[in-house]
Amino acid sequence: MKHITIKDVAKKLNVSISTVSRAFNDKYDIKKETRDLILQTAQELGYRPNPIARKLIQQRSFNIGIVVPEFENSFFPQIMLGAQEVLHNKGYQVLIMQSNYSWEIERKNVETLVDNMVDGLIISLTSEKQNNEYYKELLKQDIPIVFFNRAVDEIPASKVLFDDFKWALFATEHLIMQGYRDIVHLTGTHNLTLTKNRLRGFEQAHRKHKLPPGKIISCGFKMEDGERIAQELIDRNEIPRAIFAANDSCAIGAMNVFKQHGYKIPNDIAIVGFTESKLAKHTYPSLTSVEQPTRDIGQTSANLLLEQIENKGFFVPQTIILNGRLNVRDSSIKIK
Amino acid sequence: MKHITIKDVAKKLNVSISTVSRAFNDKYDIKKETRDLILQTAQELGYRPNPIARKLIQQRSFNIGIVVPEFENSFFPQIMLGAQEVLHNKGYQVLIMQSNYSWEIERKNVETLVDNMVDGLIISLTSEKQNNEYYKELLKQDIPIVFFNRAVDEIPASKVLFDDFKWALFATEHLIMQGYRDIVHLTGTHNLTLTKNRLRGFEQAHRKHKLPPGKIISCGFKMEDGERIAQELIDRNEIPRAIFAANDSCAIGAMNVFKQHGYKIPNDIAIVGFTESKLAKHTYPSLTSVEQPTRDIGQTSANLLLEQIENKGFFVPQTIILNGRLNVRDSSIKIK
DNA sequence: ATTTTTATCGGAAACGTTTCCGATAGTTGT
DNA sequence: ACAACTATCGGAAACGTTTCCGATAAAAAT
Repeated sequence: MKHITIKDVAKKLNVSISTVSRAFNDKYDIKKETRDLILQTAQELGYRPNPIARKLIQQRSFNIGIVVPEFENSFFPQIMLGAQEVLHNKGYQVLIMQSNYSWEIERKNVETLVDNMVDGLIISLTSEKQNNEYYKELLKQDIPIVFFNRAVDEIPASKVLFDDFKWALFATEHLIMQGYRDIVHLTGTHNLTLTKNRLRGFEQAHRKHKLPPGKIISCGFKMEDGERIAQELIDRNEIPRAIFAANDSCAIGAMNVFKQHGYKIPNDIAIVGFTESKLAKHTYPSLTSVEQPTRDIGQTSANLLLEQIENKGFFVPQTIILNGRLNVRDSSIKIK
Repeated sequence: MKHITIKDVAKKLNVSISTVSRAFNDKYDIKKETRDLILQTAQELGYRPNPIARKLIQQRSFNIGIVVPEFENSFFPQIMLGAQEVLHNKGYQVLIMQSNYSWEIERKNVETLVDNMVDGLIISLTSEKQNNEYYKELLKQDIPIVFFNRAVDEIPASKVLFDDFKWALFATEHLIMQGYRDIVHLTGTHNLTLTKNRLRGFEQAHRKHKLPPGKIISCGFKMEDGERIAQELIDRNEIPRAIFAANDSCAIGAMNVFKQHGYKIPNDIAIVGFTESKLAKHTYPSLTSVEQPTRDIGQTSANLLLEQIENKGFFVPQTIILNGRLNVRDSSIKIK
């Protein structure tokens, strides 16, 4: 069973292919009756315009590409849901690829997406260096891109970000106001802007409350990282009174190890996480965490991208910073 | 800055476009030196063959489409990781779309993927009815598809499935052997084969151990479903001794409500879930659950699809059923 | 009644490739 | 030395559309 092409329906009705094409696209230049006739017989024959051919000549696809590092943690999935919502409404389809935290794969992802002539890209960077030149090149070629979550100043594109500094400050302040001192910060992956900002927030909170600087331990974003650090702290008998972790996975990893060793949360050690994960509500005790407006991030990114697509050429990059929320739970309740 | 096409590099070297094309594709019919020269100058010019045009004529894309209902629960993401692994190795790129549990969106997803000329599709059905005719049509057009997780007999395609019956039986048996009686089954979404199979397993376990049939409550797959049912049971004061839920979300929802009302897990109520979610390890108490071999499902699906692509035309659909594991945790430990 | 406009359509080029067919020149065999 | 082959390349059709340009006939204007 071969593909049914525009020629088949043209032949069937003894009209030219231009006319059939017009039936599908033009608003004028075609009689209403012939249009209806064509549309109807096309339907009967099961004809669908081949978008590959269409792309080739129109140079646009009504497809949007999204590239994220992973989607195991419901953070990115929720963002994608938000983006998909507004994109679908505008008639765009969403193609998703995951880079697996590898910048090489990310590069390949973006390349295939571009090769498939997506009209725009929404990207969360895996590396803050490796592909920068490539992205600059893409932007020069006038391909609309908006970055979210992770971005670099160096790349002149639209971004939607989270105020990591502010919310890290709030989170730390929360611990301080609950009466905790001797707070340790477990940082995220090294060299990431977002890591640095959370760290800055942590430090600022101490300064603001005239406390001596808190201890900083380089950790990482994975659960194993948190487990490892907790174990080290126990081994060295350097148990802090409270922990502010750069994300939830790391916080939960640490919490588990501490619990296994008989420490009570929060009575012995209070813990606050970051980037509300699905787990936070269900751990024991439940984990206090900063929640990012995931759906909003997705929607805002999508809207920014659409704007950019429509005003191609003379669009000035914007950076939008969104607000979050601190979900206070059992892991950091007040000291008695 | 315009796209650089094959013509540009042909002109630059005073060769024909056929020769350039051959440089990129043929193994013979071209002198080694010219090939190297062409490849090199192509590189310098920044030329990349336009896959859209290539698709148009070759009718293949080296892209594979995956359609899943969602990816918030790490079940599908892990499967996709597995699939991506083997597909990347074979030079395929993976395009992902989410149907959001809507068969209309699923339909649109598949259509755009097909329109984009993916070489094959990996799909987890959202509805067991609505799109059946459409899928049959696609198969008639010789488009390779493999279904996983959810599938229907009616569609003659390859499938990789889980033995829901067997593992529901094991899970129930586990509760029985731990000494629990008066076990209630919270079923999944109505009418799904997978729901029926888990139910059958639950019943079979009772028969096998010569117990009176267990109580069955129609529930659903979401956390709210579990919460609702638990609340109802409490209101009616019909507290069971143990629960086998059709999935983890539902199990956790119920567990939370019971806990809030002062019931102890497992001392008052034991609980077993299904389809190991990331949460299971971290709830309090940790949740016993049947783990599906997610990565394996992805890999197997991909391999099946590749086989099918290579033997297009004379390929007989296979159904592969994979094995799981029962992760015993605190929520179902032995009665004292 | 003749000219001008309008509505509707067909022809053909274009998008960027691949691939079949044939041309040319050099190489081998007899 | 002549036929037959081989290696290497160019020309052109094809993939399935869109779109520009022009053609035709009917409608409107003069």
